[in-house]
Amino acid sequence: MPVQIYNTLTGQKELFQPVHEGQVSVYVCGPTVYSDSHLGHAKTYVSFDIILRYLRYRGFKVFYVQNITDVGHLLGDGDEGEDKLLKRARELKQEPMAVAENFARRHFDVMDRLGVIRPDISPRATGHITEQLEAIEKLIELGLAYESNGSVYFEIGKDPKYGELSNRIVEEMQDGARIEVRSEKRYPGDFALWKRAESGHLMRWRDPFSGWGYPGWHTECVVMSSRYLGEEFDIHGGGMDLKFPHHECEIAQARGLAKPFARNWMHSNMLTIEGQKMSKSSGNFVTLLELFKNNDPLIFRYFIAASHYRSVVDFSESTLFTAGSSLKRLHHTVRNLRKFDKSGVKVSGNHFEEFRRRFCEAMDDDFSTPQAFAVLFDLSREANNLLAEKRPDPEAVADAEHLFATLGGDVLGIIPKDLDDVQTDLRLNDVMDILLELRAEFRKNKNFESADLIRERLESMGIVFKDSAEGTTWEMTDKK
RNA sequence: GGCGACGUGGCCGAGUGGUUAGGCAGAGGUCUGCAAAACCUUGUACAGCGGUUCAAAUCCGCUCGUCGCCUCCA
Repeated sequence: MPVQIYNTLTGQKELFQPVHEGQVSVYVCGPTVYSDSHLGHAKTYVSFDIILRYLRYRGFKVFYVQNITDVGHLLGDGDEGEDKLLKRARELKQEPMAVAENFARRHFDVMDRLGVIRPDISPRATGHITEQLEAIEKLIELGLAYESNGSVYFEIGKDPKYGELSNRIVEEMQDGARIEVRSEKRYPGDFALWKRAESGHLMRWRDPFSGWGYPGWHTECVVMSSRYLGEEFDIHGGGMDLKFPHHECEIAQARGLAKPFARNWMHSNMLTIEGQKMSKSSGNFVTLLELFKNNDPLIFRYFIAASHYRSVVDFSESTLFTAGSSLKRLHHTVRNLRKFDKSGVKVSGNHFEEFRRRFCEAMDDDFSTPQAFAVLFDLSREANNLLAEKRPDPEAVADAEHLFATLGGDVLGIIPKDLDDVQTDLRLNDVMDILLELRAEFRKNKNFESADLIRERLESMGIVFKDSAEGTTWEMTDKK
Protein backbone atom coordinates (compact mmCIF):
# COMPACT_ATOMS: atom_id res chain seq x y z
CA MET A 1 0.00 0.00 0.00
CA PRO A 2 1.48 3.30 -1.03
CA VAL A 3 1.23 6.50 0.98
CA GLN A 4 -1.47 8.94 -0.01
CA ILE A 5 -1.14 12.62 0.83
CA TYR A 6 -3.67 15.41 0.52
CA ASN A 7 -2.18 18.11 -1.69
CA THR A 8 -3.53 21.61 -1.10
CA LEU A 9 -2.48 22.56 -4.61
CA THR A 10 -4.85 20.05 -6.23
CA GLY A 11 -7.35 19.74 -3.41
CA GLN A 12 -7.21 15.98 -3.33
CA LYS A 13 -5.34 13.01 -1.98
CA GLU A 14 -2.54 11.85 -4.26
CA LEU A 15 -0.22 8.89 -4.37
CA PHE A 16 3.04 10.01 -2.87
CA GLN A 17 5.86 9.75 -5.38
CA PRO A 18 9.12 11.29 -4.23
CA VAL A 19 11.44 13.16 -6.56
CA HIS A 20 14.20 10.73 -5.63
CA GLU A 21 13.24 7.12 -5.01
CA GLY A 22 13.26 6.25 -1.35
CA GLN A 23 13.96 9.79 -0.17
CA VAL A 24 11.73 12.56 1.08
CA SER A 25 12.71 16.22 1.10
CA VAL A 26 10.59 18.38 3.34
CA TYR A 27 10.44 22.08 4.08
CA VAL A 28 8.16 23.38 6.80
CA CYS A 29 7.83 27.09 7.53
CA GLY A 30 9.26 27.77 10.96
CA PRO A 31 8.47 30.39 13.55
CA THR A 32 9.30 34.07 13.61
CA VAL A 33 11.34 34.29 16.76
CA TYR A 34 10.22 37.48 18.42
CA SER A 35 8.14 35.85 21.18
CA ASP A 36 7.57 32.51 22.85
CA SER A 37 6.06 29.67 20.87
CA HIS A 38 2.42 29.02 21.59
CA LEU A 39 -0.09 26.17 21.44
CA GLY A 40 -0.64 26.71 17.72
CA HIS A 41 3.05 26.20 16.94
CA ALA A 42 2.83 22.88 18.74
CA LYS A 43 -0.13 21.79 16.64
CA THR A 44 1.79 22.42 13.44
CA TYR A 45 5.17 21.05 14.43
CA VAL A 46 3.87 17.99 16.26
CA SER A 47 1.70 17.18 13.25
CA PHE A 48 4.63 17.32 10.88
CA ASP A 49 6.85 15.53 13.37
CA ILE A 50 4.51 12.53 13.30
CA ILE A 51 4.26 12.66 9.51
CA LEU A 52 8.04 12.57 9.20
CA ARG A 53 8.42 9.87 11.86
CA TYR A 54 5.95 7.73 9.94
CA LEU A 55 7.71 8.26 6.62
CA ARG A 56 10.95 7.18 8.30
CA TYR A 57 9.20 4.14 9.70
CA ARG A 58 8.01 3.34 6.18
CA GLY A 59 11.66 3.24 5.13
CA PHE A 60 12.07 6.64 3.49
CA LYS A 61 15.22 8.61 4.05
CA VAL A 62 13.85 11.92 5.27
CA PHE A 63 15.64 15.24 4.94
CA TYR A 64 13.90 17.95 6.90
CA VAL A 65 14.49 21.69 6.71
CA GLN A 66 12.65 24.15 8.90
CA ASN A 67 13.63 27.78 8.78
CA ILE A 68 13.92 30.28 11.59
CA THR A 69 12.66 33.71 10.63
CA ASP A 70 14.90 36.04 12.56
CA VAL A 71 14.13 39.26 10.80
CA GLY A 72 11.02 41.14 11.77
CA HIS A 73 8.03 41.76 9.63
CA LEU A 74 5.78 44.71 9.89
CA LEU A 75 3.10 44.78 12.51
CA GLY A 76 0.65 46.62 10.33
CA ASP A 77 -0.14 45.76 6.77
CA GLY A 78 1.86 46.77 3.75
CA ASP A 79 3.90 49.86 4.09
CA GLU A 80 3.02 51.04 7.53
CA GLY A 81 3.71 49.67 10.95
CA GLU A 82 6.64 48.65 13.00
CA ASP A 83 9.02 45.77 12.79
CA LYS A 84 7.93 43.15 15.36
CA LEU A 85 11.39 42.00 16.21
CA LEU A 86 12.70 45.52 16.62
CA LYS A 87 9.76 46.45 18.81
CA ARG A 88 10.50 43.48 21.01
CA ALA A 89 14.20 44.34 21.12
CA ARG A 90 13.37 47.84 22.29
CA GLU A 91 11.00 46.51 24.94
CA LEU A 92 13.56 44.05 26.23
CA LYS A 93 16.43 46.52 25.74
CA GLN A 94 18.38 43.94 23.81
CA GLU A 95 20.16 43.63 20.51
CA PRO A 96 17.62 42.40 17.91
CA MET A 97 19.77 39.43 17.01
CA ALA A 98 20.01 38.50 20.70
CA VAL A 99 16.22 38.56 20.90
CA ALA A 100 15.98 36.29 17.90
CA GLU A 101 18.64 33.93 19.23
CA ASN A 102 17.01 33.77 22.64
CA PHE A 103 13.54 32.97 21.35
CA ALA A 104 14.91 30.48 18.84
CA ARG A 105 16.55 28.58 21.71
CA ARG A 106 13.38 28.72 23.75
CA HIS A 107 11.46 27.43 20.75
CA PHE A 108 13.75 24.43 20.41
CA ASP A 109 13.53 23.78 24.14
CA VAL A 110 9.74 23.54 24.19
CA MET A 111 9.71 21.48 20.99
CA ASP A 112 12.19 19.09 22.63
CA ARG A 113 9.84 18.74 25.57
CA LEU A 114 7.05 17.88 23.14
CA GLY A 115 9.19 15.15 21.66
CA VAL A 116 9.50 16.91 18.31
CA ILE A 117 12.59 15.64 16.53
CA ARG A 118 14.72 18.58 15.47
CA PRO A 119 15.03 19.43 11.77
CA ASP A 120 18.21 18.43 9.96
CA ILE A 121 18.81 22.09 9.18
CA SER A 122 17.31 25.21 10.74
CA PRO A 123 18.46 27.91 8.37
CA ARG A 124 18.13 31.56 9.41
CA ALA A 125 16.69 34.21 7.12
CA THR A 126 19.47 36.61 8.04
CA GLY A 127 22.06 34.07 7.01
CA HIS A 128 20.69 34.07 3.46
CA ILE A 129 20.48 37.73 2.57
CA THR A 130 22.79 37.29 -0.41
CA GLU A 131 20.63 34.58 -1.93
CA GLN A 132 17.53 36.65 -1.36
CA LEU A 133 19.02 39.72 -3.03
CA GLU A 134 20.11 37.58 -5.98
CA ALA A 135 16.61 36.22 -6.39
CA ILE A 136 15.06 39.66 -6.08
CA GLU A 137 17.37 41.19 -8.69
CA LYS A 138 16.60 38.34 -11.02
CA LEU A 139 12.87 38.92 -10.58
CA ILE A 140 13.40 42.60 -11.46
CA GLU A 141 15.37 41.60 -14.56
CA LEU A 142 12.54 39.31 -15.58
CA GLY A 143 10.10 42.18 -15.25
CA LEU A 144 8.12 40.49 -12.49
CA ALA A 145 9.24 42.84 -9.75
CA TYR A 146 9.79 46.58 -9.60
CA GLU A 147 11.60 49.01 -7.39
CA SER A 148 9.65 51.78 -5.78
CA ASN A 149 11.05 54.35 -3.40
CA GLY A 150 13.93 52.06 -2.47
CA SER A 151 11.74 49.03 -1.81
CA VAL A 152 11.05 46.17 -4.20
CA TYR A 153 7.65 44.63 -4.87
CA PHE A 154 6.50 41.59 -6.76
CA GLU A 155 3.80 42.49 -9.26
CA ILE A 156 1.19 39.80 -8.90
CA GLY A 157 -0.54 40.86 -12.11
CA LYS A 158 2.51 39.56 -14.00
CA ASP A 159 1.87 36.05 -12.76
CA PRO A 160 -1.13 34.65 -14.61
CA LYS A 161 -1.42 31.74 -12.19
CA TYR A 162 -1.25 33.84 -9.04
CA GLY A 163 -3.92 32.56 -6.66
CA GLU A 164 -3.89 28.94 -7.73
CA LEU A 165 -2.99 27.63 -4.28
CA SER A 166 -5.64 29.52 -2.36
CA ASN A 167 -8.21 29.72 -5.17
CA ARG A 168 -8.20 33.43 -5.42
CA ILE A 169 -8.91 35.58 -8.41
CA VAL A 170 -6.77 38.68 -8.37
CA GLU A 171 -9.53 40.99 -9.66
CA GLU A 172 -11.89 39.95 -6.90
CA MET A 173 -9.42 40.34 -4.12
CA GLN A 174 -10.01 44.05 -3.74
CA ASP A 175 -13.48 43.49 -2.38
CA GLY A 176 -13.38 43.33 1.34
CA ALA A 177 -9.67 43.87 1.47
CA ARG A 178 -8.35 47.07 2.88
CA ILE A 179 -7.46 49.61 0.28
CA GLU A 180 -4.14 51.12 0.95
CA VAL A 181 -3.79 54.84 0.65
CA ARG A 182 -0.87 56.46 -1.14
CA SER A 183 0.78 53.11 -1.58
CA GLU A 184 4.09 52.86 -3.30
CA LYS A 185 2.78 49.65 -4.83
CA ARG A 186 1.36 49.52 -8.34
CA TYR A 187 -1.40 47.22 -7.17
CA PRO A 188 -2.53 46.70 -3.58
CA GLY A 189 -1.97 42.95 -3.81
CA ASP A 190 1.68 43.32 -4.76
CA PHE A 191 3.92 42.01 -2.01
CA ALA A 192 7.19 43.30 -0.66
CA LEU A 193 10.36 41.43 -1.53
CA TRP A 194 12.67 44.00 0.00
CA LYS A 195 12.02 47.05 2.12
CA ARG A 196 14.04 50.21 2.34
CA ALA A 197 15.48 50.67 5.81
CA GLU A 198 14.71 53.98 7.45
CA SER A 199 17.45 55.56 9.47
CA GLY A 200 17.64 53.95 12.89
CA HIS A 201 16.43 50.60 11.62
CA LEU A 202 18.79 48.26 13.42
CA MET A 203 18.51 45.19 11.23
CA ARG A 204 19.56 46.25 7.76
CA TRP A 205 21.79 45.15 4.97
CA ARG A 206 23.50 46.77 2.00
CA ASP A 207 21.36 46.64 -1.09
CA PRO A 208 21.61 47.91 -4.67
CA PHE A 209 18.32 49.81 -4.50
CA SER A 210 18.51 52.59 -1.94
CA GLY A 211 21.63 51.56 -0.06
CA TRP A 212 20.17 49.92 3.02
CA GLY A 213 17.25 47.59 3.41
CA TYR A 214 15.90 44.41 4.83
CA PRO A 215 14.10 41.42 3.32
CA GLY A 216 10.37 40.85 3.07
CA TRP A 217 9.03 37.64 4.41
CA HIS A 218 8.21 35.62 1.34
CA THR A 219 11.58 35.33 -0.34
CA GLU A 220 13.52 33.60 2.41
CA CYS A 221 11.61 30.35 2.14
CA VAL A 222 12.00 30.26 -1.63
CA VAL A 223 15.78 30.58 -1.54
CA MET A 224 16.44 28.49 1.55
CA SER A 225 14.31 25.57 0.42
CA SER A 226 16.03 25.54 -2.99
CA ARG A 227 19.45 25.81 -1.50
CA TYR A 228 19.12 22.85 0.82
CA LEU A 229 16.54 20.66 -0.90
CA GLY A 230 17.06 21.49 -4.55
CA GLU A 231 14.94 23.34 -7.11
CA GLU A 232 12.35 20.60 -6.89
CA PHE A 233 11.49 18.89 -3.64
CA ASP A 234 8.73 16.75 -2.19
CA ILE A 235 6.78 18.45 0.54
CA HIS A 236 6.32 22.05 1.58
CA GLY A 237 4.28 22.42 4.73
CA GLY A 238 3.04 24.89 7.24
CA GLY A 239 -0.01 26.10 9.11
CA MET A 240 -3.21 26.73 7.21
CA ASP A 241 -2.91 30.44 7.85
CA LEU A 242 0.23 30.54 5.74
CA LYS A 243 -1.57 29.33 2.65
CA PHE A 244 -2.38 32.88 1.77
CA PRO A 245 -0.55 35.07 1.28
CA HIS A 246 2.76 33.52 2.31
CA HIS A 247 2.75 30.30 0.32
CA GLU A 248 0.96 31.86 -2.61
CA CYS A 249 3.74 34.45 -2.73
CA GLU A 250 6.40 31.79 -2.52
CA ILE A 251 4.89 29.94 -5.45
CA ALA A 252 4.67 33.11 -7.52
CA GLN A 253 8.37 33.78 -7.02
CA ALA A 254 9.42 30.21 -7.65
CA ARG A 255 7.39 30.15 -10.85
CA GLY A 256 8.97 33.44 -11.92
CA LEU A 257 12.42 32.02 -11.27
CA ALA A 258 11.51 28.86 -13.20
CA LYS A 259 11.95 26.58 -10.21
CA PRO A 260 9.76 23.45 -10.25
CA PHE A 261 9.52 23.93 -6.45
CA ALA A 262 7.42 21.83 -4.08
CA ARG A 263 5.44 18.95 -5.50
CA ASN A 264 3.13 18.68 -2.56
CA TRP A 265 1.73 21.39 -0.32
CA MET A 266 0.54 20.27 3.09
CA HIS A 267 -1.29 22.49 5.54
CA SER A 268 -2.06 21.68 9.13
CA ASN A 269 -5.21 23.20 10.51
CA MET A 270 -5.59 25.67 13.34
CA LEU A 271 -5.85 25.23 17.07
CA THR A 272 -8.66 27.13 18.74
CA ILE A 273 -9.17 27.84 22.41
CA GLU A 274 -12.71 27.28 23.57
CA GLY A 275 -13.97 27.71 20.06
CA GLN A 276 -12.05 30.86 19.18
CA LYS A 277 -8.84 31.31 17.34
CA MET A 278 -5.97 32.14 19.59
CA SER A 279 -4.83 35.70 19.23
CA LYS A 280 -3.09 38.24 21.35
CA SER A 281 -5.88 40.75 20.97
CA SER A 282 -8.61 38.47 22.32
CA GLY A 283 -6.47 37.59 25.32
CA ASN A 284 -6.62 33.82 24.90
CA PHE A 285 -3.01 33.51 23.87
CA VAL A 286 -1.24 30.65 25.66
CA THR A 287 2.46 29.93 25.31
CA LEU A 288 3.81 26.43 25.63
CA LEU A 289 5.97 27.42 28.57
CA GLU A 290 2.87 28.56 30.41
CA LEU A 291 1.04 25.35 29.60
CA PHE A 292 3.92 23.18 30.71
CA LYS A 293 4.00 24.78 34.15
CA ASN A 294 0.98 22.70 35.14
CA ASN A 295 0.63 20.14 32.36
CA ASP A 296 2.62 17.24 31.03
CA PRO A 297 3.95 18.03 27.51
CA LEU A 298 3.35 14.42 26.56
CA ILE A 299 -0.36 14.74 27.25
CA PHE A 300 -0.49 17.82 25.06
CA ARG A 301 1.33 15.94 22.33
CA TYR A 302 -1.23 13.16 22.57
CA PHE A 303 -4.02 15.76 22.53
CA ILE A 304 -2.72 17.09 19.21
CA ALA A 305 -2.01 13.70 17.70
CA ALA A 306 -5.45 12.37 18.60
CA SER A 307 -7.07 14.57 15.98
CA HIS A 308 -6.25 14.71 12.30
CA TYR A 309 -3.68 17.28 11.18
CA ARG A 310 -6.14 18.83 8.70
CA SER A 311 -8.85 19.26 11.34
CA VAL A 312 -9.29 22.17 13.67
CA VAL A 313 -8.65 21.10 17.23
CA ASP A 314 -10.25 22.90 20.12
CA PHE A 315 -8.25 23.29 23.29
CA SER A 316 -9.82 23.58 26.72
CA GLU A 317 -9.23 22.35 30.25
CA SER A 318 -11.65 19.49 29.75
CA THR A 319 -10.42 18.34 26.33
CA LEU A 320 -6.86 18.25 27.66
CA PHE A 321 -7.97 16.38 30.76
CA THR A 322 -9.75 13.79 28.62
CA ALA A 323 -6.60 13.36 26.58
CA GLY A 324 -4.68 12.66 29.77
CA SER A 325 -7.10 9.93 30.81
CA SER A 326 -6.91 8.28 27.42
CA LEU A 327 -3.14 8.34 27.30
CA LYS A 328 -2.95 6.86 30.77
CA ARG A 329 -4.88 3.86 29.51
CA LEU A 330 -2.23 3.10 26.91
CA HIS A 331 0.61 3.72 29.32
CA HIS A 332 -0.89 1.39 31.86
CA THR A 333 -0.97 -1.47 29.38
CA VAL A 334 2.61 -0.80 28.29
CA ARG A 335 3.79 -0.75 31.90
CA ASN A 336 2.26 -4.15 32.50
CA LEU A 337 3.72 -5.55 29.30
CA ARG A 338 7.15 -4.35 30.37
CA LYS A 339 6.81 -5.77 33.86
CA PHE A 340 6.06 -9.22 32.51
CA ASP A 341 9.03 -11.58 32.63
CA LYS A 342 10.12 -12.23 29.07
CA SER A 343 13.72 -13.18 29.71
CA GLY A 344 15.15 -15.12 26.83
CA VAL A 345 12.16 -14.38 24.60
CA LYS A 346 12.72 -12.63 21.29
CA VAL A 347 10.34 -10.44 19.36
CA SER A 348 8.99 -12.71 16.66
CA GLY A 349 6.42 -10.60 14.89
CA ASN A 350 4.15 -13.63 14.84
CA HIS A 351 1.52 -12.04 17.01
CA PHE A 352 -0.72 -9.00 16.53
CA GLU A 353 0.55 -8.48 13.00
CA GLU A 354 -3.02 -7.53 12.10
CA PHE A 355 -2.71 -4.44 14.29
CA ARG A 356 0.45 -3.28 12.59
CA ARG A 357 -1.24 -3.68 9.23
CA ARG A 358 -4.29 -1.68 10.33
CA PHE A 359 -2.07 0.99 11.82
CA CYS A 360 -0.16 1.41 8.56
CA GLU A 361 -3.35 1.40 6.56
CA ALA A 362 -4.61 4.33 8.64
CA MET A 363 -1.35 6.25 8.42
CA ASP A 364 -0.94 5.56 4.71
CA ASP A 365 -4.25 7.33 4.18
CA ASP A 366 -3.03 10.90 4.63
CA PHE A 367 -1.67 10.20 8.10
CA SER A 368 -4.93 9.42 9.87
CA THR A 369 -3.66 9.50 13.43
CA PRO A 370 -7.17 9.22 14.96
CA GLN A 371 -7.60 5.84 13.31
CA ALA A 372 -4.06 4.86 14.19
CA PHE A 373 -4.90 5.51 17.83
CA ALA A 374 -8.05 3.46 17.56
CA VAL A 375 -5.81 0.56 16.51
CA LEU A 376 -3.56 1.11 19.52
CA PHE A 377 -6.54 1.11 21.87
CA ASP A 378 -7.76 -2.13 20.33
CA LEU A 379 -4.28 -3.57 20.78
CA SER A 380 -4.33 -2.36 24.36
CA ARG A 381 -7.50 -4.33 25.05
CA GLU A 382 -6.05 -7.44 23.42
CA ALA A 383 -2.86 -7.08 25.41
CA ASN A 384 -4.79 -6.65 28.68
CA ASN A 385 -6.72 -9.79 27.93
CA LEU A 386 -3.50 -11.61 27.14
CA LEU A 387 -1.92 -10.56 30.43
CA ALA A 388 -5.04 -11.65 32.31
CA GLU A 389 -4.58 -15.21 31.07
CA LYS A 390 -3.27 -17.87 33.44
CA ARG A 391 -0.04 -18.36 31.52
CA PRO A 392 0.36 -15.67 28.90
CA ASP A 393 2.53 -16.58 25.91
CA PRO A 394 5.78 -14.65 26.55
CA GLU A 395 6.38 -14.36 22.83
CA ALA A 396 3.00 -12.69 22.35
CA VAL A 397 3.74 -10.33 25.22
CA ALA A 398 7.08 -9.42 23.65
CA ASP A 399 5.42 -8.78 20.31
CA ALA A 400 2.76 -6.56 21.84
CA GLU A 401 5.38 -4.62 23.76
CA HIS A 402 7.42 -4.19 20.62
CA LEU A 403 4.43 -2.90 18.68
CA PHE A 404 3.73 -0.29 21.32
CA ALA A 405 7.37 0.72 21.28
CA THR A 406 7.53 1.18 17.52
CA LEU A 407 4.04 2.39 16.60
CA GLY A 408 3.26 4.29 19.78
CA GLY A 409 6.84 5.22 20.60
CA ASP A 410 8.88 5.67 17.44
CA VAL A 411 6.06 6.83 15.17
CA LEU A 412 3.54 8.67 17.34
CA GLY A 413 6.00 9.58 20.06
CA ILE A 414 3.62 9.11 22.97
CA ILE A 415 5.13 6.00 24.58
CA PRO A 416 8.37 7.02 26.27
CA LYS A 417 11.13 4.49 26.83
CA ASP A 418 10.91 5.17 30.52
CA LEU A 419 7.39 5.44 31.79
CA ASP A 420 8.29 6.10 35.38
CA ASP A 421 8.18 9.71 34.51
CA VAL A 422 7.39 11.09 37.93
CA GLN A 423 10.67 12.24 39.34
CA THR A 424 11.01 11.63 43.00
CA ASP A 425 13.65 12.03 45.57
CA LEU A 426 14.78 8.47 46.28
CA ARG A 427 14.30 9.05 49.98
CA LEU A 428 10.61 9.53 49.31
CA ASN A 429 10.42 5.87 48.31
CA ASP A 430 11.81 4.86 51.69
CA VAL A 431 9.40 7.10 53.51
CA MET A 432 6.53 5.68 51.52
CA ASP A 433 7.67 2.14 52.32
CA ILE A 434 7.32 2.91 56.00
CA LEU A 435 3.82 4.25 55.48
CA LEU A 436 2.85 1.27 53.36
CA GLU A 437 4.10 -1.11 56.01
CA LEU A 438 2.29 0.74 58.75
CA ARG A 439 -0.96 0.72 56.82
CA ALA A 440 -0.61 -2.96 55.97
CA GLU A 441 -0.12 -3.66 59.66
CA PHE A 442 -3.20 -1.64 60.60
CA ARG A 443 -5.24 -3.45 57.99
CA LYS A 444 -4.03 -6.80 59.19
CA ASN A 445 -5.21 -5.92 62.67
CA LYS A 446 -8.51 -4.64 61.25
CA ASN A 447 -7.66 -1.14 62.44
CA PHE A 448 -9.23 0.37 59.36
CA GLU A 449 -9.63 3.76 60.95
CA SER A 450 -5.88 4.25 61.12
CA ALA A 451 -5.31 2.59 57.76
CA ASP A 452 -7.76 4.93 56.09
CA LEU A 453 -6.32 7.94 57.87
CA ILE A 454 -2.95 7.30 56.23
CA ARG A 455 -4.54 6.80 52.83
CA GLU A 456 -6.76 9.86 53.04
CA ARG A 457 -4.08 12.21 54.33
CA LEU A 458 -1.77 11.22 51.48
CA GLU A 459 -4.55 11.39 48.95
CA SER A 460 -5.24 14.98 49.91
CA MET A 461 -1.66 15.79 48.92
CA GLY A 462 -1.95 13.99 45.61
CA ILE A 463 -0.53 10.57 46.42
CA VAL A 464 -2.90 7.69 45.82
CA PHE A 465 -2.73 4.09 46.92
CA LYS A 466 -3.64 1.23 44.67
CA ASP A 467 -4.48 -1.97 46.47
CA SER A 468 -4.35 -5.21 44.56
CA ALA A 469 -3.85 -8.88 45.22
CA GLU A 470 -0.07 -8.49 44.84
CA GLY A 471 0.11 -5.69 47.38
CA THR A 472 -0.15 -1.96 47.47
CA THR A 473 1.56 0.52 45.18
CA TRP A 474 1.43 4.29 45.23
CA GLU A 475 1.41 6.95 42.60
CA MET A 476 1.64 10.71 42.32
CA THR A 477 -1.30 12.23 40.51
CA ASP A 478 -1.03 15.11 38.08
CA LYS A 479 -3.60 17.26 39.79
CA LYS A 480 -2.88 18.84 43.13
C1' G B 1 -18.59 40.23 -0.50
C1' G B 2 -14.80 36.16 -2.19
C1' C B 3 -12.32 31.41 -0.93
C1' G B 4 -12.22 27.03 2.13
C1' A B 5 -13.50 23.56 6.02
C1' C B 6 -17.40 21.60 8.75
C1' G B 7 -22.16 20.27 11.38
C1' U B 8 -22.06 12.31 13.90
C1' G B 9 -24.62 9.47 20.39
C1' G B 10 -23.70 13.52 27.26
C1' C B 11 -18.60 15.30 25.36
C1' C B 12 -14.34 14.51 21.91
C1' G B 13 -13.59 12.13 17.33
C1' A B 14 -13.16 8.39 12.72
C1' G B 15 -15.70 6.37 8.70
C1' U B 16 -19.07 4.79 5.02
C1' G B 17 -24.57 3.93 -0.23
C1' G B 18 -26.92 -1.94 2.97
C1' U B 19 -22.39 -5.11 8.00
C1' U B 20 -18.49 -2.90 15.50
C1' A B 21 -14.54 2.94 14.72
C1' G B 22 -11.94 4.55 19.03
C1' G B 23 -11.51 7.60 23.55
C1' C B 24 -13.71 10.29 27.87
C1' A B 25 -17.97 10.34 30.88
C1' G B 26 -22.38 6.99 32.41
C1' A B 27 -24.22 1.87 33.61
C1' G B 28 -23.20 -3.38 35.02
C1' G B 29 -19.45 -6.86 36.58
C1' U B 30 -14.36 -8.72 38.55
C1' C B 31 -11.02 -7.51 42.59
C1' U B 32 -11.51 -5.46 47.71
C1' G B 33 -12.74 -4.56 54.92
C1' C B 34 -14.47 -0.03 52.41
C1' A B 35 -12.76 3.02 48.69
C1' A B 36 -9.62 4.27 44.73
C1' A B 37 -7.10 2.40 40.70
C1' A B 38 -7.06 -1.27 37.06
C1' C B 39 -9.44 -4.77 33.87
C1' C B 40 -13.85 -6.88 31.29
C1' U B 41 -18.88 -5.99 29.30
C1' U B 42 -22.30 -2.24 27.62
C1' G B 43 -26.79 1.51 25.69
C1' U B 44 -27.94 6.03 23.13
C1' A B 45 -25.93 8.80 16.47
C1' C B 46 -25.27 10.82 12.06
C1' A B 47 -28.28 19.69 11.84
C1' G B 48 -33.25 20.49 9.14
C1' C B 49 -36.21 19.97 4.60
C1' G B 50 -36.72 17.93 -0.23
C1' G B 51 -34.78 14.60 -4.24
C1' U B 52 -32.07 10.16 -6.58
C1' U B 53 -32.08 4.78 -5.13
C1' C B 54 -34.47 -1.72 -3.78
C1' A B 55 -31.61 0.84 0.19
C1' A B 56 -28.81 7.22 2.47
C1' A B 57 -26.25 9.38 8.13
C1' U B 58 -23.22 8.30 3.48
C1' C B 59 -24.91 10.92 -3.44
C1' C B 60 -27.63 15.71 -5.27
C1' G B 61 -30.28 20.41 -4.13
C1' C B 62 -31.96 23.97 -0.67
C1' U B 63 -32.22 26.01 4.39
C1' C B 64 -30.11 26.92 9.09
C1' G B 65 -25.73 27.10 11.97
C1' U B 66 -20.30 26.97 13.30
C1' C B 67 -15.21 27.93 12.24
C1' G B 68 -10.92 29.56 9.46
C1' C B 69 -8.54 32.62 5.56
C1' C B 70 -9.03 37.19 2.57
C1' U B 71 -4.23 42.03 7.28
C1' C B 72 1.48 40.00 10.68
C1' C B 73 0.12 35.12 12.24
C1' A B 74 1.67 27.80 13.03
